[in-house]
Amino acid sequence: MDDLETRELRYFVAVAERLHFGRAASDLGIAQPALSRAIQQIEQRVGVPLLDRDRRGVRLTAAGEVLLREARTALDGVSAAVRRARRAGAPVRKVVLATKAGSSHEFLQALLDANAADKSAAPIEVMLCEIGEQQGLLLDGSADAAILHRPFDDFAGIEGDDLDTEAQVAIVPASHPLASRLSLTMVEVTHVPGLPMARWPLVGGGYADGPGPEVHSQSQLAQLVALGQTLLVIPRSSRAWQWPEHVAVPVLDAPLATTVFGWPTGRLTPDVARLRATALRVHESAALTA
Amino acid sequence: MDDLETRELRYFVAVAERLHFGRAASDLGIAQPALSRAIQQIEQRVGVPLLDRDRRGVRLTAAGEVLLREARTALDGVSAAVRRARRAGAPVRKVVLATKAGSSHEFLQALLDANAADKSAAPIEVMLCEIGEQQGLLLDGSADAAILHRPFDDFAGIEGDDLDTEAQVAIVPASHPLASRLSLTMVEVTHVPGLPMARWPLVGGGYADGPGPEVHSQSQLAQLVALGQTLLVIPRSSRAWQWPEHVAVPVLDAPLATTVFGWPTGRLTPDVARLRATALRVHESAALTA
DNA sequence: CCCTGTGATGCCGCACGGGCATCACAGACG
DNA sequence: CGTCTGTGATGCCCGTGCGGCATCACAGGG
Repeated sequence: MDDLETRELRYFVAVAERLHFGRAASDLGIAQPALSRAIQQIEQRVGVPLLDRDRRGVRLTAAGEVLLREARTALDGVSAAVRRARRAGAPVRKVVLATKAGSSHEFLQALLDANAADKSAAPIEVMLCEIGEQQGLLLDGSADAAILHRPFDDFAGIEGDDLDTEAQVAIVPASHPLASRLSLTMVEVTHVPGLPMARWPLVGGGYADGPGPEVHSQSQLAQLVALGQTLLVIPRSSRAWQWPEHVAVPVLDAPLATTVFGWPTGRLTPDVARLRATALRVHESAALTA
Repeated sequence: MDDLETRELRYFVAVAERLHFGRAASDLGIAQPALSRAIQQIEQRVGVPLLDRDRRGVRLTAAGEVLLREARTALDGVSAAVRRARRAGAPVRKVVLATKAGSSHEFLQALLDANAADKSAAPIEVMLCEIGEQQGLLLDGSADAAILHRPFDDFAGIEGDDLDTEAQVAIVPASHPLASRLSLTMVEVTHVPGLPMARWPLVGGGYADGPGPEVHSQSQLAQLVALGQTLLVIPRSSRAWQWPEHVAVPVLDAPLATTVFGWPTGRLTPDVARLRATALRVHESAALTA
C-alpha cells in the first residue's frame, strides 16, 4: 500500500502538535508554503481530511487524532530500527541495561559482578534512568534490556521474567508522626492530611489528578519527602537512596512489588539472552542465601 | 536523529530479502544502478555496513540482519498508521472484529446479537481469519479487535481480557481406533503411530520440526483429519466446523484453552471499549446460564 | 580467452521539494 | 469602516536529488 514517507509523517506531527503551519514550518526548518503543500499531499494520499482549517485556527479531525498518535509511534519505530542496526554494527560488543537509579541496588550489583565473571558475556553498560524512562529507552532501541518493577513501570511492548517479589515500604519524612509507626496500611498512607502521595508522569506525559506534587525525578522526590511535602510507597529494595530525613515504614497490605528483567518484545538477542540467564541465576542464588 | 525514509527502508528490505540488487531493483520497479546508490546512501546514513558484497554474492552483515528485521516491523508500523487513520476517517462507523472461522461460534453469535441490540454501539464487521492471521491483522491496523485463543495465538503487541476457559478435545478421524475412546490424555494423543499432530505456521512464517503435515487453513486441517492423516487438539467450542468423519474425544490433561477479547496494545478506541464491555457482559450472562 | 552475470560509476534529465512573493480572508482596533 | 495583523493557500521559479541509460570492473565457467 502507498505508505507515507517518514519526512511526511514528521511534517504532519509537527503541524498536528502545534496546530499552526507557520510555527511548525519554522521549527522544521522549511518555509510555510512548502509545509502547506506537503500536508495537502498527505491528506490526498491518506484519502481523508486530517486537519480542519477554518480561519483563525487549525484543529485535528478524528482521523487526524488517530494519525497523530500512530505517526508518533511509527516514527519511533523507524528511529528504533536505525538505532538498533547502528548499535548492532558498532565495533564494541555491549549490552545497555536500563535501571532506575537506586532501585534493586543489591541485585544490580550482584548481576554486574556475575556478568563480569562470565568471560564470554558482553560487557554491560548501565544506563541510569529516571522514573518511567525505561520503557521508552527499550522501545526506541537505546537500551537492550532493563530492570523494571511491577506495578510501577509500563510493560507495553516489553516482555521479561519476574525475578524477585518483595514487600513495599512507605517513605515518610522523619519529622512526621507516621515515622514512629512500626507498620502502616494502604488506607492510612493514602489519606494522610497534609501529606498527599506524589504523582509521577503517566504513559503519555500527563499526570493523574490528585492533590500530590508532580515529580519526574528521584532526586526531586527524595527532596520533597525530606521537606515533609509528600510520602510515597516503594519496594523495600529501592531504599538505597533514602536520606537521613527519611524513614521507611513497612506497608503491610501494599501490593507486592516485582523486579523484572525485561527486553523489547521479540528482541531477545543472544547477548541479552545470556544476560537474562545470568540474571535468573543471580536471582536463584540470592533466593537460596535468603 | 536522521531517520531513513520509508522508501529507503523498502529498498533495503527488498535487497536484503533477495540478496540480489538486480532482481530487487526490477521488483521495486526501478533500475539497478539507482538501487545500488540508494543502498550506499543508506549505509552511509546508518553509519555501518549492512551488506557484504564480495563478487558472486551479497550477504547480510550482523547489522544488516538486525535492520532487516527492524525495518520490516517499522514499515508495518507506518502502514498500520496510515491504515488506521484512513479507517478512522471513513464515513461509516464500524468495528472490524477478527475471528477464527468456526471458533467460539456460540459466543460470537451472542456477541453479535448483543452488539446489534445496543443501538449506540458501532456495527461489527466480522473478518473470518485463518490460523495465526489475527495477530497480523490487529497489528497492521486492518482489524480493531479480535477473538483469540490462548495458548494458540501469539499475543505479542496485543492486550485483552480473558473470557471463557474451557477444556480441549482431540479431533480424530472417525475411522481411527482412538475414536471409540471416551477420553484421552496428552501422552496418548501426541504419540499415535501413523497419526502425527498437524503443525501450523509459527510466528516467523516457518514450521516447527516434526512429522505432522504442514497446514495453514482450517479447511485443510478438517480435510486432513477426515482423510485419517492427522489429529489435533482444540478447544471444545471450536467443534462447530467438524465433519461427519470427525470424532471429538475429551483430552483430560490438555492445558485449558482461554478465549480472549483482544485489541492492539494501546489502541482501545471508544468503539472497541464499548464492544469489550459488551463481550464481558455476554460472557458474564453465559456463565450464569451455565 | 571470451562470455556471462554481477554490482559500481559516469553522466544526464526531469520531477518534485522547497523558497519567495503574493493572495484571500477573518478578526482586532482606532 | 478602513486598515492592520495574522493566518493558511497559490503562483511561480529554481536547484537538488532520484532515477534512467550506458558503461565499467571483476569473477567464474565454458
